[in-house]
Order: sequence, then C-alpha cells, then structure tokens
Amino acid sequence: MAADQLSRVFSALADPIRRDMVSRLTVADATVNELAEPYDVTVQAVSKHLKVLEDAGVVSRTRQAQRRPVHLEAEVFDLMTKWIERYRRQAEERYRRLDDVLRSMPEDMDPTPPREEPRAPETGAQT
Amino acid sequence: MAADQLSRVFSALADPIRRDMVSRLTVADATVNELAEPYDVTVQAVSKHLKVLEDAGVVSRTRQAQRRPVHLEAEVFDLMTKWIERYRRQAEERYRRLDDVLRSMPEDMDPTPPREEPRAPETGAQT
DNA sequence: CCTGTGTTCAACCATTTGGTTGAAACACAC
DNA sequence: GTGTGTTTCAACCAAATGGTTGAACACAGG
Repeated sequence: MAADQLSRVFSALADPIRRDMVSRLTVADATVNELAEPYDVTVQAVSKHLKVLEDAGVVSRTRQAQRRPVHLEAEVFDLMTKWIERYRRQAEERYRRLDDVLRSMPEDMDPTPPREEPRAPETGAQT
Repeated sequence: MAADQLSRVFSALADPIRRDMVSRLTVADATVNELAEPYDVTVQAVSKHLKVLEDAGVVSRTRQAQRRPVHLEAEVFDLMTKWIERYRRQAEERYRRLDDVLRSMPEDMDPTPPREEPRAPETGAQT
C-alpha cells in the first residue's frame, strides 16, 4: 500500500490481533506458533500478520534452529510519537490562539462567518 | 474495519492524504472543498476520506449554511499516545531486565529462551 | 421560482486485506 | 535416509478500500 514507513506502521497497528501481538512481544520474544496460540485463526494467518508487522519495521525475526523468534523493534514507536506529538502541539497552540481571539471579540459582532480566517466558525458548536 | 476506536484511528491515519489533511487542520478548520484543493483526487474522494476520519473521531463537522467546516478533535491523539507509550515503556523495561538476565547467564546454559508467560494459559514448557 | 455552490449519495470498478486449505521448504532428531 | 515440528508459499475467496462518474440534496441569492 502506501510506500512510506509511517503509513505502514499505522496500518500495521490498525489491526487488534497485531496490536495484541505487539503488546505480548513487549513482555518477551516469541515464535510464530506461540503467538498464534491464543487466537482463533490459523498459524498461516498469524504468519501473514507478522509479515505486515515486519514490513512496517515493527518487529524483526532472527533464526534460531528451526524457529524464527519474533522481536519487537521499539524504535518505530518513536516515529509515531513524533508525528502525533508534533501535530498535537500545533493543535493545542492553535486553540490557545483561538481563545485569545474569542476573548477579544465583541458581543455585538456581525454574525457573518469569517472565511479564509484561521479561526473556528463557532456557531456554538463543539467545545 | 475493526470495531474499536483505536483501530479506526490507526487505520484512518495510515493514509498519507488523510494524515496531510489532519496536519492542515491543526492550522485551521477547513471546508471539504478547501481540503480537496491540493490533492489530485475528486472532491467526492476527499469527502470519503473525511468520513473515515470522522468515524474514527479524529475530526468533527458542524453545519454552517451549505458548508460543513471540518474541525480537528485533538483528544484522539491522547488515545494513541497512551497506547504507544504504555507498550514502549514496557518494552524498555523489559530490555533492562533482559540485560540483567544476560549478565547473570552462564555460558553453558540451555539455549531455551527464558519466557515469562505472556497471557495465554500456556501448556508449553515456559519458565 | 430558478441558478449556482458546496456536499453527499449511489453505483461501479480495481486493488488490497484477512482469512482459508493444501503443499512445500527448512532445520533438526533418530 | 525417514520422520517430526516450525514456518512459509500458493491459490483461492469474501469483504473492505480508494478511486471514479453521475445524480441528488441543501441552501443563498438573484
């Protein structure tokens, strides 16, 4: 799908089974069979899920005899956190600016919606 | 289309266009047409993207005459951050513990990895 | 009323996804 | 070698996704 890693990571974590596998991998590395055990799907399906996680860089696999232990690569979390935090901070700052605007707005103002302005239309809508 | 919100949020942000729209919405609310302008897809496609973001709770829309301004709901970022940080912290702590284990492990040890019973009521030979 | 603007709905299409079964490949033990 | 356990490959399927076009809806302003 989307070529960039961030898209692949988000996409990989959009599946509850895959998120659960990640959560279990924070406790310990595990093999495909071990990972598959709790779920009501075939081992092949889990193998596919792991491929998705691996392609996204969320996990890596090493070889150990006939087993292929799956290991969590925690760094990708930073990638997501960076994206999220960046825009959250922007959004929060924007709300701060919006507060200022609202505070300085007279009550009897013309109700014409201020278009093009970086400001919420405010028809008594959401918080 | 997993039912839970976290899945929907991750899935919604797995698309580059949708992430870009979110990033632009941190600057200011915008209408569908405004949002569609930079992309090489039809307005209808953007409308669909917005529905995905709205169903995930990432944005909300109010009615304003015939326009439907799109507003970013920054709280969902917390949802993701919580999930991510939780497991990242677990993973980091695990690595710390693993270091201890490795330090105290004799060379001639059985190569079976020390596993800590993640959650499944395992019958396997796990420590 | 009619027209124009903004948005969504409906039908359709191609591709991807998440699952299945069955066979194959791999690494070891005997 | 033969077998046994672990993982993947291949083919297939149903459903979801992301896109299109065309029609419909909602409202503002002649």
